[in-house]
Amino acid sequence: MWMGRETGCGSEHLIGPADGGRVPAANREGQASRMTHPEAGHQEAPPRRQVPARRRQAGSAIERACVARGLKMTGQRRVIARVLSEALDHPDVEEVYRRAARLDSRISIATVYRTVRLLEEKGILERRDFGGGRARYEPSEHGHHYHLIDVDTGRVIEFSEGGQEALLQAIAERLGFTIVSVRLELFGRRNVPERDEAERPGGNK
Amino acid sequence: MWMGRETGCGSEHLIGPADGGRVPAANREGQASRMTHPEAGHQEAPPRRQVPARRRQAGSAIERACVARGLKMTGQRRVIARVLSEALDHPDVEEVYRRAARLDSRISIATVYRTVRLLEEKGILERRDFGGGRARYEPSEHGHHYHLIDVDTGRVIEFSEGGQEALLQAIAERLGFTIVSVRLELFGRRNVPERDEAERPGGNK
DNA sequence: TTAAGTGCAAATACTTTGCTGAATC
DNA sequence: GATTCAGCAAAGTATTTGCACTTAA
Repeated sequence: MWMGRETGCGSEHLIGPADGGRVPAANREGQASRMTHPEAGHQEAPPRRQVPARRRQAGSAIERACVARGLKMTGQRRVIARVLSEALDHPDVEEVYRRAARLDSRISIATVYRTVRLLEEKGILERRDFGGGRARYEPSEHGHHYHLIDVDTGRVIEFSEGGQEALLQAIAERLGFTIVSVRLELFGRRNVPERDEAERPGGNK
Repeated sequence: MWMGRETGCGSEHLIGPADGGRVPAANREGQASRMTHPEAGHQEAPPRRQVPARRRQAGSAIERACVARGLKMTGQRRVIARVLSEALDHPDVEEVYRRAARLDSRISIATVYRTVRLLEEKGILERRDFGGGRARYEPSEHGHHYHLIDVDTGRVIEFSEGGQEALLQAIAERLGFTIVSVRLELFGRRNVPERDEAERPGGNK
């Protein structure tokens, strides 16, 4: 009982920075194997399956969530909300800023940081850390799921696993805790069934 | 099939910074619920159950691992290795530095950063991120295990779950990947069976 | 109108690095 | 004795914040 949803670029050529991304110093993540491309290949607005025009008038899903929580909706927030609602990947702040600025240049990075933080506090967004030193965000409403990160390309694949929930809850229970949230990330390497290995993208040195 | 090993302070009073810790700005972590105390309460050398004197002469476990890998052993590295070998918690760089400096004041924070990074690359240490913006380290040889973080106190409890491994491997397999490493962290709240709740340490606002 | 949001730039916090002197193998 | 390492301070990168101005409700 599982279901995978790919969130990086649809294809395999996700190596490049895809934009003037920073990489120098803070090029570390959280696992033993260094991940060279923290979710390279961005994917913003749905390729062609945009939200029906009618629903657009009511704003993005996240915008509605903001309104529901009584947040003041400024133009900037509306744009940021839309960018995040339409994102199929897990953009970092810099990327959210880039996409938002494309829609409305009156937005500053500081506002993106502030907004994203506010939305996280309100439970509308969830912060993720797939290494690379930058925080990434995704709408909470995406439902519970976990991530599989391709250590060679940085691509992130989401998956959910029904049985897991209960098991984890049981473990926490035994330790005397109630789970507030779960972070399950698999860092893996793509299997190469056809040709034999030894020719991997990021090759382990 | 599970086994829990508590790694934070043994007791419950782990609120204080335990030392001149920084807290201001970078006070964010990775989950919806804000964790106010990123593993507060440090625990360095084993309270009283120190490594037998004989084994000490051969250096700490980590030192031996370094030698085995042909690393040049300087006094600083030896001290840092010892601090990490004897740590029962997951100290961040600043904390490793503090403990190391206590044993040998000729150590600079830059060296700690360099050493810790080197050891991670060599597979001797593993970097962890429990939120709070600082990387934490623990010896790889501690074996595979996961973490349960108390969102109220920041205490970290390690646990392992045999069945898990196979299941995760199966999931990765279905997605066409081979697992390189796993990150499973449960963020939870301690159950209060006796008195009713509403009076929690960090209280949610 | 008024509290809340925004831009900008400066400030923080964590981490890396260039360079020179020092220590290891 | 050559190569690698350490210290120091400066540079980077990610994120937050003070302040004056703007805007939503």
